[in-house]
Amino acid sequence: MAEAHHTLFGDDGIELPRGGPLYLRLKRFIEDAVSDGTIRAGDALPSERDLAAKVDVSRVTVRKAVQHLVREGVLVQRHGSGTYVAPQLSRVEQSLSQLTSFTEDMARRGMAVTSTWLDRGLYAPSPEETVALGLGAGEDVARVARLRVSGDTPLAIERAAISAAILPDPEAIGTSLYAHLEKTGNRPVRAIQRIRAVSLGDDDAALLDVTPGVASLHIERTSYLASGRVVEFTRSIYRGDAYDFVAELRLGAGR
Amino acid sequence: MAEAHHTLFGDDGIELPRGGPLYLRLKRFIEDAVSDGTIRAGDALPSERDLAAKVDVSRVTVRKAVQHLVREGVLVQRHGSGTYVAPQLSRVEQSLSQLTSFTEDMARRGMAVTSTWLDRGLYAPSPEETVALGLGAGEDVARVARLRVSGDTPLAIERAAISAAILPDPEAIGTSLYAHLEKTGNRPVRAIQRIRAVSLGDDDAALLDVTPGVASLHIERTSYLASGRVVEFTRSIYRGDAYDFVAELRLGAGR
DNA sequence: GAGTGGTCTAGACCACTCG
DNA sequence: GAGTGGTCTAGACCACTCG
Repeated sequence: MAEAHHTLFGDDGIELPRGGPLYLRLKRFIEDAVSDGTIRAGDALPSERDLAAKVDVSRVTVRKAVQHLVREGVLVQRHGSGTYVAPQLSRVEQSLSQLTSFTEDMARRGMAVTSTWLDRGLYAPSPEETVALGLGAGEDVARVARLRVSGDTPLAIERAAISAAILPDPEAIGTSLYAHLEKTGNRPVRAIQRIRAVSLGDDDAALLDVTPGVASLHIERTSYLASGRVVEFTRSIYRGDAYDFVAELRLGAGR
Repeated sequence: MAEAHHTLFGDDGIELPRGGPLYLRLKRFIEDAVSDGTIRAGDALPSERDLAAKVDVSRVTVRKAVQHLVREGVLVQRHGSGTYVAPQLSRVEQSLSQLTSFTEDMARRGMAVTSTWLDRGLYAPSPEETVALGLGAGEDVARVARLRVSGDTPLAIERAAISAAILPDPEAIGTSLYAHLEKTGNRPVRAIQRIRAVSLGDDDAALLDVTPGVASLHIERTSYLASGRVVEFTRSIYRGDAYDFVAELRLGAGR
């Protein structure tokens, strides 16, 4: 990574902003250095031990300040290597009113996209899947889980559940679930999406290559055939630092 | 808060699940106790010192496990009081395809809603506001910031920016910004919303009465008149544990 | 092998709550 | 005033990276 030729952390007398606990004052100090350009994307910070010595606080306090900033996406830490100002991720924009192909979407933006299968098979359904898909007694569910990656950056986890009656052989899917559904005459025409912000748990954080606890978008999508029958129930997890969702709305009654 | 009559933390020999760092094993232990009903919403956990003694780890390690769970919304901590299993917040559903009144929305759900003014006045615009609102040189901007509260629970922060030409007297707004705009013939008919997941900073976390770093939804809305002119540029911050946004979509090209 | 972040300890003091 | 979470220290060892 880039050298740190800034004088900010160079001289020994660092003066923290006043007010509040030490770790917040140090956090503000680093935040300010990033936002006024004293240190820039990719720059290395001094090591935690050096910072602790220079600011004259314990390493625990340095870590507390730094980890707050890591969670907020300002810094990144790499085990064994160092702490760096986070690179400006170009955010992916995705429409919430019209569903387009993930792969096509990314290609249009000139980004190479790959998918890794996390899971693909037939299972006994969970109670939630039974309800969401309207499964009959003894009916199995096909689960299809993928990790979406652009370049080196994992962007999202997608876990789809489909009635085994509609998708009896999950292994038969090529790259596109929807293309496969189309072939069998089960292409959905409408979907309801439910969106919320969630702190990433440890397992999903590991898959998405981010610190546990960072903000992510969870989207539950239920897709319907023209007949009104549910085709697909999908839960996706998007990295908060990589996605913007865009929705257009028509204004209704008074506010 | 409710008494903790569970035997789980009662006897002295607690066995943690194996594998990984101590704080993650303790975290999993507590997580399991919550999800299998051994401790329930509102129940108190043993104090950090008691837990540390019982599990035979340091208090720092207990705190690390607990704070992970606080960020994920499983536990809540109250300074001077204790650590509790988080109550099931009933989530507010809000449509992303049709904007309805916050106040009416909540009333329909039988929830008492209040708004606190955080800011209301005329300012020199920021560069971002100038661009978003298409302001001319020397034109001022009206800023209107509110905290939305339901009962005791803060739900959202709304910060709106409107050209001073359209809203020359921000103090004149009653409870409804849109009603006021309507009166002056400036009611928007269309809006674009941009949604992302963000870790809450310390100031916003304090306003929303949650731990800094929890996941929140940030929504930027730009509203337009029928003429295409921008009326309003609003940034809102919603508590991740209190909101679900719902969007309906029509499926487009292949996936 | 030197340096870095990741985990963990034992202890201290402060700010806040609650009966 | 007893008990609780919130902050902070000085120190240790481990796991990982990098030239």
